[in-house]
Amino acid sequence: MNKLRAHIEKITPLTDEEFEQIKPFFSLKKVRKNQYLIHEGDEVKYEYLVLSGIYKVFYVDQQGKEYIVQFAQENWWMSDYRAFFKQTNASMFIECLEEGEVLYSTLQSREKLSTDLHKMEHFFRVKLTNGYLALQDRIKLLLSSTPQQRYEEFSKLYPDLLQRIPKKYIAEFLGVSRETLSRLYSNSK
Amino acid sequence: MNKLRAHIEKITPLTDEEFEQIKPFFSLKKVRKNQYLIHEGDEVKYEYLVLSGIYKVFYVDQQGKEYIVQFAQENWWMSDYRAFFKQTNASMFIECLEEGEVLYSTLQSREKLSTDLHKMEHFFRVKLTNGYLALQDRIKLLLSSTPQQRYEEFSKLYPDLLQRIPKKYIAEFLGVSRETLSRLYSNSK
DNA sequence: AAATAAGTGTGATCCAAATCACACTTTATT
DNA sequence: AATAAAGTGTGATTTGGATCACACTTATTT
Repeated sequence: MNKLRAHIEKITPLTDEEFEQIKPFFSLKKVRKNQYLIHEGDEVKYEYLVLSGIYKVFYVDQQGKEYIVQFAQENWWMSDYRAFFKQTNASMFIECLEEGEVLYSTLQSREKLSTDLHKMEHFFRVKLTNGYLALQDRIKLLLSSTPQQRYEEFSKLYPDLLQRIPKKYIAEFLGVSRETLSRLYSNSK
Repeated sequence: MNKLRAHIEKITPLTDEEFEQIKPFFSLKKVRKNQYLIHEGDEVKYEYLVLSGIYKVFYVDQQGKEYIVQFAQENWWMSDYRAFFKQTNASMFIECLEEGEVLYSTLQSREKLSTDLHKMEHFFRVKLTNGYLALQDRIKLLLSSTPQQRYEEFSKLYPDLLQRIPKKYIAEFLGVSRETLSRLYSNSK
């Protein structure tokens, strides 16, 4: 739970009492490779804060093609957020790519923490602000960039992921075919 | 300012005293058609809450092509949010398509209101949550849908905009060429 | 260590949408 | 009301990237 405290305190300092109040709202879970945290169609009870490991948040279209909405690593939050916030069934999957640990928490917890502790409402607001900006940047990239530019941007943002996960997943994240992505780095250097 | 109060109270009720405290952080501005609220390169002092009119938030790539990040109508917030939050220069434009009025407010105001009034921090958190979900839906659409599906989705979400703004802007929002979009509705019905 | 599965590179082909071009229409401007 | 500007539909052409196909490589599994 020390990681949780450090994580929150990157945004707002906490007293010991405050942290004692926050702690019980989170539980720890070990996750093995290939394990699903969320499965399409299921109820989405939790959001997750990644302590370690790598995870992909993705969905599958009618033709069975996969699209990756988000990769998550240490200190990232993840869920099928539409389903989580709107309390509907999942339209996405979360699968573990490298085993690790996560903290999980319910929507009721998030709301209770936000109500009881102004600091936590602040924390979530700041997190959402940053999330919003990241998504907007991604939209701009999807609207106006070539596969080449998308790949370069990805390499800049997540140099470590480039090494650690299969390239085909990167293609699914960038909205480019596996083959096109492969030709990018074989041609260009 | 009544509109502001009603807008906030959709999310959290306010006492008269609270609203008196909030009011001074917002100013009114009338905006004429074709007027710019934000211009690329400029400092971004304000975010805007639309009271009336229609606005487009867009950017221009190296080749001079335009891409629309957001349309804004009554009760929508808009800014070049990366520049606004990170206090950097604008990489986008906001232009008025139909004249109207907006309220504007600074980053300092947003932060002060959030600090002083837990309710306002809550308000902004809820707004950001919804914004986040909307952007994520848009990413999914850009990743996996055909021009046809994008157009249908747009028609469902903004049936009124379809009538009121030039179709070429819709194309710029959907990430599809003007011509392709035009062929969609001339062929399909 | 052998067998199976998952991931990757690369050529050949195809196709949806971009681009180019231009006439027509609607909307601003003077 | 006349002129200019902006927006739109539609054909012809081009093209970037998807798809298909398959060999090779690297991981898992037993």
